[in-house]
Amino acid sequence: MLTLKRVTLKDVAKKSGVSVMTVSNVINGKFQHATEETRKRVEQAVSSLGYRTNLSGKSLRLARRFAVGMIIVDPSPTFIADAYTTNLVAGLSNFLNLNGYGLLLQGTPLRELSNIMMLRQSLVDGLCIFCSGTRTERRAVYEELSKHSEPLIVFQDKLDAENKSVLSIRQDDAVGGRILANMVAESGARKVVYLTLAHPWPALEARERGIRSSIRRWPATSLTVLQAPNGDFESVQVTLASYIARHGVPDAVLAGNDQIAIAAQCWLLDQGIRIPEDIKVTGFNAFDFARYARPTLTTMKSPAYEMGELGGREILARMEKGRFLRRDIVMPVRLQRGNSL
Amino acid sequence: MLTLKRVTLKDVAKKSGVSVMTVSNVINGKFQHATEETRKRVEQAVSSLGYRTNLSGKSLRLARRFAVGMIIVDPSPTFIADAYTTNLVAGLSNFLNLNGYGLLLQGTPLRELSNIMMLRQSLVDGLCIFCSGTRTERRAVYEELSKHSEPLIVFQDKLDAENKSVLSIRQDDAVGGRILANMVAESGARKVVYLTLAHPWPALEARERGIRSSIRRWPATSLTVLQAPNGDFESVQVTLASYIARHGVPDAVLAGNDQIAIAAQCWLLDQGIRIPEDIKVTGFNAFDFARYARPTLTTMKSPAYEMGELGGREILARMEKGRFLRRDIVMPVRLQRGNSL
DNA sequence: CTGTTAGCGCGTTCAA
DNA sequence: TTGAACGCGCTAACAG
Repeated sequence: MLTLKRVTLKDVAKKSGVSVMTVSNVINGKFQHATEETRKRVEQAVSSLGYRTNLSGKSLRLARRFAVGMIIVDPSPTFIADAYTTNLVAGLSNFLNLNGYGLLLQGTPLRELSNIMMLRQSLVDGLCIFCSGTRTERRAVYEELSKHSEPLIVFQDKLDAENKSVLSIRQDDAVGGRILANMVAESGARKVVYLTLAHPWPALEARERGIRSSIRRWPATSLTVLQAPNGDFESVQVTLASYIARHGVPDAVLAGNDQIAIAAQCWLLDQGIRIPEDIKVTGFNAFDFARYARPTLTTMKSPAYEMGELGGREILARMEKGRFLRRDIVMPVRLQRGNSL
Repeated sequence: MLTLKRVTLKDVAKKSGVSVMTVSNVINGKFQHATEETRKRVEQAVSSLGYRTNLSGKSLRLARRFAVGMIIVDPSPTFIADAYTTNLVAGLSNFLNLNGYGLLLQGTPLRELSNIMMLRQSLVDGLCIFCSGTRTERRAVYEELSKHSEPLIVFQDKLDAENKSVLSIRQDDAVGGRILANMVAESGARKVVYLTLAHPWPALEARERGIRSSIRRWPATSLTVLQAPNGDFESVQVTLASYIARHGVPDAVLAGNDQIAIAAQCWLLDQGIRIPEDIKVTGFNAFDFARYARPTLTTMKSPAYEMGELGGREILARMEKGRFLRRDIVMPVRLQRGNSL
């Protein structure tokens, strides 16, 4: 096998007849007042030799990795398949890339978290995490990660006030849940179901808290929480079906997210149950595919992409300024009306 | 700002009273036959000091980056929002992570491609690309990337035979298209529409080729290709609606993927057009959310996650063995029957 | 089995 | 304005 030797600064220097440092300076745009002549020669040598800076050397010298890690703690191997995650990661990745940083992406089940490369080795300048699991589990995770030297951003979860080198960025899921529950209760619903997943996600829990706080104020209205064993289509449907078999059709199903809502709608319609006449349904997140539902879903618009971008901005600012300027950022959610309620 | 000095091998060596090399060897599991005694001491020092290996130093010394880059060429900022991409990336990421490599993820519009860090700097050991654009544009991209020293895997596109250091991994979209078109034609459809996106993706083109090759064999059946200006729900619906306004309801809509199919179905049902009685509809990919359609979609199951995993396996093998053992891997697709046909 | 030496590619420091 | 020396943290090669 023929491996071409990599082109280094030294090669460029030799070719252009200047010193290594001059090349480095030209490449990094320092010494603007360098001779136009030498600048040209260097640039020519760079492109004719196909020089690319070796980021290992640069990183070692500068003690910076020019990369941020995003960890998604999720038992599913298709950890990134969820629309929320997808938007969050896209926003984060784009912002970092536009600012000279790479995004290192890794999904992991909780029990493997401590063994992942990003944590065992020092290879990123900052860490972002989007974590599922029980509250206790999540707290332990944040605790562990905040012991590492990298600044940490936690998405979609609230932190205890302790740690100043951790920033949480989340959206107002509780308010969103409250708004939807209020609408449903106002419309006269008595029996209300919150249909969520057995595997705990902090956002789903926050939505539930919001819903509870609303329903509490409607004495004639009762709330039942149903947990689907996992997030796939059939699991959600079976969960709802078996509840209805035992307790009859409720007045409303508040779903933890749009996927759940659509699965519920499909099953209800298949049974000949009418939406919204016989039952109201709401979702959460309002990404494009919420429109795939019939009738169109009443749901909350989540700013996931913007939160990803913001995470990138904040973590780069943190590196520059040495500390987070804030500890907790909460983004608003917005009602998107459909015909399911 | 208080920055703790990073713990290095030297610190561990000092603390445990051995040489730096011994520490390195213990950490890397070399010299299994090292004195149990010293091994213990080193391990204790490592954990008490919280030592983590600095990957910059290691990378520089070994001339390996322990990272693979995945580039997605897509004009949309939410480049990763598509279910196909999502599954591909998840499979790739998981495989790499399990084998000691990181995945660096970046989406970019075509015109920015040449400027991205992954290409300007040397920072990954291998490159994967999932590229949209016209055939000519894509060829130019592969041409450019294959000039870099990193081994390259191209997903979902066929390459010209030239370059031995490039591997393409794709699925049999043409066969999938042909199977669906045959089923539709066999069921008696005369006017058939292929509903796809204006922005070119190689997989959508391959499906179209398969469909054409099928329809050609049915003299009584004609094919029209419709291109939605972009992939969102409404754009697809408007495209179909305006065709039907001019030409009436066709006998079948073959959609480029499931999202398109579902958008079409929603619109058709809203118009009171019955599926499959008045019109047949098919999709492509069959990820979980294909089930959100009513009636359930007849579609092809795509092995995107497995292709991602395979890509990881092949690129790591390439690094080890110095060359790809194959040049082109084609994975089968599988019919998934629903009630839309 | 363990220690010493050397150098990977880069940018800071200091000298010219 | 440019050049030479140095060392970031690590491991291969070799010496002991």
